[in-house]
Amino acid sequence: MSESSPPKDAKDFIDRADALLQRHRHTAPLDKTLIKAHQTTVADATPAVDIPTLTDVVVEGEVIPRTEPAPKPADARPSSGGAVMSSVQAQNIEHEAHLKTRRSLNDQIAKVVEERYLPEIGEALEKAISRATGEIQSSIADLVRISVAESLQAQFRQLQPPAAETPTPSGIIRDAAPAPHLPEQMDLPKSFEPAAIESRWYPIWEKNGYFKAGLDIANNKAYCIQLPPPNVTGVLHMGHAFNQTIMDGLTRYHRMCGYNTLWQPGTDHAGIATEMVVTRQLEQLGQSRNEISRDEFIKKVWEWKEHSGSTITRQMRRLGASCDWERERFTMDESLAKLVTHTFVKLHRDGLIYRGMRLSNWDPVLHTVISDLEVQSEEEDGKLWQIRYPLADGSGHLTVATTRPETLLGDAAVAVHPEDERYSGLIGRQVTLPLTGRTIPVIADEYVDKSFGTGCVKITPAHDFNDYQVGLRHNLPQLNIFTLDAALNENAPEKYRGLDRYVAREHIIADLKAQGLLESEKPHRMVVPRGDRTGVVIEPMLTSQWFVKMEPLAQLGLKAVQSGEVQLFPEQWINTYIHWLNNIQDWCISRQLWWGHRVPVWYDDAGNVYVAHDEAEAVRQSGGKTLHQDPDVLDTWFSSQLWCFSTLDWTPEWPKKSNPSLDLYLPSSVLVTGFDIIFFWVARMVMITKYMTGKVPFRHVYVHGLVRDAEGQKMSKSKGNTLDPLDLIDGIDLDSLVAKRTSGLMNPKQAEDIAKRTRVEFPDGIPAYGTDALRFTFASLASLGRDIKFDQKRCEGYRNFCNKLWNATRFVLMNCEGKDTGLDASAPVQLSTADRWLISRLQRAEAEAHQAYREYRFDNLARTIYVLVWDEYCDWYLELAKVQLAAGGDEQCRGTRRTLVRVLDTILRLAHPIIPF
RNA sequence: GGGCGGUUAACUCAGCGGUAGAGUGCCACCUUCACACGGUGGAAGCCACUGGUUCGAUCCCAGUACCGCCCACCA
Repeated sequence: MSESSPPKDAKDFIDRADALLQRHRHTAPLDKTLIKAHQTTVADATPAVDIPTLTDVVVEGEVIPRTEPAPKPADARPSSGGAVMSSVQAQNIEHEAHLKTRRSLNDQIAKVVEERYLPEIGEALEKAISRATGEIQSSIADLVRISVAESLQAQFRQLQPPAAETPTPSGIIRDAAPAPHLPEQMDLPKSFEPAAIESRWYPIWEKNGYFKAGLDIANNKAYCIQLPPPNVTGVLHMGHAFNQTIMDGLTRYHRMCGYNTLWQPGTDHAGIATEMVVTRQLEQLGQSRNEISRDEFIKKVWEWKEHSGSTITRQMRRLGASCDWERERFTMDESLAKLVTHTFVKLHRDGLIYRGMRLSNWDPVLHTVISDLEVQSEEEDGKLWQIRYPLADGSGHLTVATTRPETLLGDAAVAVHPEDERYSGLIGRQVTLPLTGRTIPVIADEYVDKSFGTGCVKITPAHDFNDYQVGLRHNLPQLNIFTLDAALNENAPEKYRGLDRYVAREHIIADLKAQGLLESEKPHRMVVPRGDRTGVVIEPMLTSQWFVKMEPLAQLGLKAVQSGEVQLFPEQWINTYIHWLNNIQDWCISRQLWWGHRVPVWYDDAGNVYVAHDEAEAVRQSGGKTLHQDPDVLDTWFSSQLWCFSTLDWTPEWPKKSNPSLDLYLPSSVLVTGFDIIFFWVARMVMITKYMTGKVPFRHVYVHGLVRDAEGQKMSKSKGNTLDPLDLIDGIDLDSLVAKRTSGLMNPKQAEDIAKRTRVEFPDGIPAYGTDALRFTFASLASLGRDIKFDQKRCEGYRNFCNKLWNATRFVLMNCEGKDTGLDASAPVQLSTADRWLISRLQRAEAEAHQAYREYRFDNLARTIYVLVWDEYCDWYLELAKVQLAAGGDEQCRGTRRTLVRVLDTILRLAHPIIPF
């Protein structure tokens, strides 16, 4: 028993536990992640031939309690038509069939159990079987715990021919009392202490290259996940932690199953966000961005990137993310940038990129246009003003309604509905535009709603998207009245020039009132467009921008999904996706920023345009003229849409020139992402990857929900309800948490409120739950198609679970370390019914686990593991094992120990993808 | 205005055409025996509402209500 001396510390404990487990592994070396053998956990854990199991004797299929949901053939989609049965009917039939099968299998099991084992074992263990079949929940555990001596003794006496592994009554009494196999005392930590373990393992994993991409071409099983690249200067938030738990689970699972596996990490340069951060930094240093040159600014950004760029990847390591860090990419890497240029040039040559003067969403703070997707429309309280426009001939007036009176300075017409009798006589006449003295026509257009307001609409083609369309139809002038700061420009009457749009509004209303032209002012609910980064009200402005013509690309995107080449989980997202693509607008890709990929376009002095891969090429095209490059950069998403192949070193020469990672990992297996970027990123990746490479970027898209706080609120800094995943792992005291939440707020007034609420919600701060507990929590909450309300209590429950598992391991270690665990083939081994029962449960759990991975049901996976470990292994089997070890003969003890160790080993492997440490 | 999702125990959520489940919380008891981050036992639900299909509906269908999200040009 010398080896059973108390471990000195956690490390010692782990070492010894691993050593024990290792002896039971045929192929795999010590470390849990290095399981490249083709045997999956199933193969490995399935007891070798000499251990029959309950399930073996029934039917092989039993281990899968629910038949597989019949992989849907691609052509079984709604579009195929002509199906004899609806899928619902089919499912019903299938389901009924499987209930029947299941019932009959259960019956069979019960029968076999009864016939084969019951008579041999006796009443004491009969109860175990009863429990196994779910009939009796409680009594046996009592028996084991309370009446080890007397009750069992009495029952065993009734045994007719004691089964071989059944101890003699005397044995039980003699041995049970002193519990001889248990060391008197163990000093090792009684509770699970995650920090030490985590800090020990991760560096070892990484150093030993366990996360490296598998590039074994001979192995045709390949599994690849592309990490949605986080903002390079970002910090890890709960959404990342959740998202990455899923991806890491999938990656580790497939790695263990013997796949060539790659989890491709990287970061995104995040044009607008990063530029804002650096600009703010400069301001704090008292510098204005305008004071330094573009080159200097970009240098600053790179410095900032070097400085803080690895924060998020460091944090990811704390989560246990098993990415191939050697392959880390950045969207501004040279090779990726080259591909961006190439893509632009190709799109341009194919006529899919054009430059156009259009009304675009202008952010007056950032001084750039943004795409439709970056505009958030919020309903807000505004006002509706009714303003009189006098007829030019003085014969009366028209009254128009508007929410933006300042734009009247840019009006080009007043529109009425063509069939509106009230105004039919006025169409074609002129009105005087107040405050300007200009006269504008009254026009008729279907766009006008007769029943809204007065039925008359002022038309401002240069500052309203609808009016812009009306203006085009009626060939109206487009008068831009704003500067890039959204102040009035020289097209406005002199007294308003230079005023901010809202200041101007006040003046204009006052002036109208003074002239008796303001008829009314009413409160009005209206939709206001705001930039999602700055929150500032977007001004539609006429600017010259680069656009991607989306319609042909959308067809590619539609086809990829409708054909089933790309599948969405859950499927409901297909509709959203299709609807969006069917109504897609051209994509404005140029941005008036400094940080990003420069538009690969050059101009000569005559304004001729040269689109080329580099300046030299452009100069050649121009015949040697002096050129200057377009100052704009490309939308960040233009480069990230290439992610699935740009990270694999794709080149335009492909497929002639290729490499193993491209061959294996394009398309990748699954994209794991929140629904919020389906349009920004997912759809665009499908389109562009198909366009550029002919392949889809990924086969599956697992769409998960957002992580919300305990009240279901979106987590945001300004609400002060954010949680840092690392604080859940390491714990944090209340004061630090409050400080963290209240620092750097946009609006310092909120600080007090946030502090107060934080103190109520976390009176004792946050305890250290550990990575495993956090990950297990995420997994258990990951049901499809729902947002997640993060509940700390739940995390606590899973921390307890980790503790339970830890202690079960202690128990096994205490009882098996240094003992004969049945490895020696020459020594006889006896397995009791309890052993066999446990093994059957284990196999069932394995099957359920595989099923869960196939369906992306991490919640089910977590539950399966939880039940197996806590209810079955700990509550039940360990209690029984105590009896068996105490009372059994050598052979039985060997069998028990072997089962203990083997099952523990498999449990750890099963659980490893979600709780890796 | 269109579309989608949700409504199950006090809370957070699974589930399923046939006895309603888990975690947390709550109540009682239990410190020798891996684990008090534990054990045993217990209370707790008109499965939102109304109809329909069915032998049977929490589940399928239709509608209603409330909540949430996405899309959309009503000035």
